[in-house]
Amino acid sequence: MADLASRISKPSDAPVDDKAPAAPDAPAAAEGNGAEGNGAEQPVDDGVQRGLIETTYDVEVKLSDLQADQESPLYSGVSSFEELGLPKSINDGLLAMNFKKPSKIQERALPLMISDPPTNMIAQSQSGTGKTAAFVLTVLSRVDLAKPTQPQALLLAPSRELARQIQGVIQTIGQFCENLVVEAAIPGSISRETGVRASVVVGTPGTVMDLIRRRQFDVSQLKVLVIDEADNMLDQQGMGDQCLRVKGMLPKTIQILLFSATFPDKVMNFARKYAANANEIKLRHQELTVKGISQMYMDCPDETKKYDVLCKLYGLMTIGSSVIFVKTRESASEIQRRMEADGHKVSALHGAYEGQNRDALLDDFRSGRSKVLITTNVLARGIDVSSVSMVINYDIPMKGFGDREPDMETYLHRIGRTGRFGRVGVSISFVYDQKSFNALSQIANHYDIDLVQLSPDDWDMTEKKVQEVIKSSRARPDYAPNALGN
DNA sequence: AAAAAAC
Repeated sequence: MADLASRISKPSDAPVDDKAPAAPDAPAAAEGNGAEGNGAEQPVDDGVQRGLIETTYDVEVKLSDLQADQESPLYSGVSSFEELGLPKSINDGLLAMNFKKPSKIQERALPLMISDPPTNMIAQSQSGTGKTAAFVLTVLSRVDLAKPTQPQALLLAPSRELARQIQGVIQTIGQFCENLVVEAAIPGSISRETGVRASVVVGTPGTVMDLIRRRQFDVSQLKVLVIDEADNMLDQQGMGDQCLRVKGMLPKTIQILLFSATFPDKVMNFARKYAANANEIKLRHQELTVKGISQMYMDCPDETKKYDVLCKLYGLMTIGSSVIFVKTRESASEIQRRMEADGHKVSALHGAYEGQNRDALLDDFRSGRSKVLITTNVLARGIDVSSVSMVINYDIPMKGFGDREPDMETYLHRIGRTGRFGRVGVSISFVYDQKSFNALSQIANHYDIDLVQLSPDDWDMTEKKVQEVIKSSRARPDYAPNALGN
């Protein structure tokens, strides 16, 4: 088979703003809780494009007409949490978690989000760069703790697991906020007798809709709506409808915050209608890949060999923790069964399992009791487990309708389960035929990635290449905590 | 032809 690496490494045809100064090639140091970017943001005197207040090498900030005051300190961002003037209880929470300095997305987005009048936000930032803490701080700043059981903030996520994780982050950062009550609106979590009795509600769309319809969720006092993984939530048939319907039932003046690492143009148009007059923070798509993730691919001779290769990789997968992504629930369970029969300890998580079972499986993975997790796209987005040092795309992610098109966004979200907050990690994508090969080539071209080739016949080289990365990760004690404090 | 998300 031809060499994918040479096929995909093409000169960049990216129209980079040539007025922008080149980014200093600083190493991605973990600093505070924000290792995002490389400190390369340098303002450019543009002013030509309407509404484009600032262009930098890798990020565009576009202010809403509602806050389009260039003199405003909102526009340039803050360099410390103190400047935000948040209540002491919230600052104490940040302190306890060892969050010293805001990450790039937090610096820029927070002042815009917490100021009055409340203004909508569409924010894009790479995976593992502090988006969750950014919207959680906004939510906490808006909640009146004197009304602990009156719902005031609603957060929506595309999976049960992500909703629970966000709930955990809110409770961690808000640990010193007296009377803060946070509930998860996911199947099986809200009492049928009492309904929602919390100031902050984080849930999945179906359950939230259901609760509102049953009048078990009083939305009349909601001040802020956050949609995480917003491109996915708004794009999908089903969830997009539900998000629209939910919005229709909320107070018209509610502040809407949309967050994701990816915002394809097609969805961006819809997002701008959903969150009207929003401030926008957007990255160029070439800037979306995280520098700390070494992206590799394994050139397998055929489909059945993929399993053998996976088993051979087991030793490398358990140096840290690993996530293996497959296409279907069935193959996730099937590969788990075979690997266990072959003497490997692995677990599998997907949507066919009961909610409580899913909770326990992810808790085990977070705590390190299980180190290798086989899963579907249910965990492709948002899940933050800092020990994950390897992600395997056993199946290359494809868009629906006949697998004709690679799923660029899902690829980026999947590999983003490692390399969090400036840590390093490895991703290995399996290709085995012309179709998977072409799909990965297209992904690599789209993001201008140089993929490192691994051969199933040269294990010494594979081990060397993978360990090189993972060992450098272990040699760095300066890692920032993630938003869950680990 | 998949996954996810409601009862």
